[in-house]
Parts: sequence; structure tokens; C-alpha cells
Amino acid sequence: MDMPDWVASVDPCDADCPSRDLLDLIGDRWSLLIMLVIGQGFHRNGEIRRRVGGISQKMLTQTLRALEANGLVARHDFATVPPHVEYRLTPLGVSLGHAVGPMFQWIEASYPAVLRARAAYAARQAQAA
Amino acid sequence: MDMPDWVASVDPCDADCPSRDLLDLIGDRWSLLIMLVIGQGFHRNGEIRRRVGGISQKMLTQTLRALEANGLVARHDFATVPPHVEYRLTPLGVSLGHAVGPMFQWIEASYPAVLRARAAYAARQAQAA
DNA sequence: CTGAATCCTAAGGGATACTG
DNA sequence: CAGTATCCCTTAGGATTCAG
Repeated sequence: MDMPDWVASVDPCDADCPSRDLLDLIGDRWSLLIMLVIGQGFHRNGEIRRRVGGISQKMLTQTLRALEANGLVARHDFATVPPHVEYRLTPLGVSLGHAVGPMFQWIEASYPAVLRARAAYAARQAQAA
Repeated sequence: MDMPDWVASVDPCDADCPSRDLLDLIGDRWSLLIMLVIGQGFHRNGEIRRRVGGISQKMLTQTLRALEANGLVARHDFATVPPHVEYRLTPLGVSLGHAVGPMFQWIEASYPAVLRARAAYAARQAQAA
């Protein structure tokens, strides 16, 4: 079926495979969206929260901490009052941004096909019933 | 920070954005791993379950159904007894495989850097305490 | 062999209120 | 403004059992 070469190098048998580890990090509901928004130029807590519709303050802080702990985002606390904190992508974070580009392009390009597949599947289910 | 172009086209404000929808689908713990294993040439329920370490039968079936419903995997039931069912990637699924290739390459290439960042973060935390 | 059904717990994650 | 802490409910998801 003409699969890409990279499939050979990943071993999902191994629960400690880097794929599992990092997929758990960036494959959650918020991480990539937050990195995206930071990459779009929104660097402050409130800005990010308003840009990422529906996220709670709790999840925002929690996810930012995880991204920071993994070296994808850098936190700059200006130690002023009132508080001023800025988040920036690290070079590592930017490199991830580039790596997931094709995936986002696929999403945009393939969304209609997915919707069609869903409709077809639903129709098949209805017919079977 | 030299972000890729695609960041401009995604709007996380919108909870109905295709990114949210499809990230929920492929951004879970199992979907990509299962597609990967199928792409590696393991097509049957039992094969896949053994290759994807730690997955339960329930999650395997559930995830395969979701992938099928979204047109990424095709299910072929040979209607024999004992049952023989094969899962294959659809062309759409293969195209997704190519789209996530760079991400997997990034994971492999950047894992050491992430581990270093984690250690540095932990050290900083310890010092602060 | 494939996989549906049930049960049950552990984690995800929202709402709210409070602090520096 | 940024962030913590608490409460509480919902979901994810594993273990197990049953069926075709």
C-alpha cells in the first residue's frame, strides 16, 4: 500500500517507545493548539486563553507547564506587579511546529473526504439496521 | 520565531474547527499506533493486538471502528467460520500516514533533546525548592 | 478468531473561589 | 494579571465474561 519509510522504525510493542511518550504529550486535546496560538504571536496567559476557545484556566496552566517541562515552550516571568508573564516557543518547539505542518495541511485538505466517509458509514449502518 | 505558514490558517477559537475534530480522532493514545501497525503489514485483530503492546481488546475494537467510520481503515469480513477479518489502510489512511511522517521523524530525532529538557526542568525545580 | 457486553476504577477536565 | 486549590462530575479505558 506504499507506506512511508518511517513506519519501519517505530515499534509500538514497546510501551517505552519514544512515540508513546511524546504522543502522550503532544497528542492531547490542547498542546498543539496552544503551541499554535503562541506561534501566532499570542504570548500571554489571558491572550492564549481567549484564543483557544473553550479551554479552562486549569488546563491552560497545566498544559503550559507540561510544554515548558519538555522544553517546547519557555516561560518568562517579568516579576512585576501586576504580574506579566510571557510564553514563547523554544527553537525545539518551533521545530515541532514545522514537523506537524504536513499533518495540519492534511487535516485541512482531507476534512471533506473524512466528512464524506462518515456520511457513507452512517448510511451503511442505517441500511444494515 | 520563524513559524511555518500553516499556523495562520488554523483558528483554535472555533471549537468546530476541523483541527479540533480530527485532532480528537487521531490524537488519542491508540489511533496512530494502530494505523502504523496495519501499515507495517499486520492486518488481523489478534496480530494488531499483540503488536500494540498494552492495548485492550475493547480499545482496539473501539479505535478500529472509529478509524473505519472516518474512512481511514477498511474492514474486510471474510464471513468464514472461524471468523477471519482483515483491516487495511484506505488510500486516505495512507495519505495520513505520509502526513504524519515528519512528526514521527521529529519524535525520533528530538527525543534526546526532550529528555535533556526534562532533566534541566527537574533540576531547576529542585533548586527552587 | 472476532468482538459485543458488563462492570468498575482512575484519570480528565470544568466551575468556582481565592491569593499575591 | 497570573495562578493555585478545591470540588465534583464525566469520561476513558482496563479486566473480565459471554457469544457467533
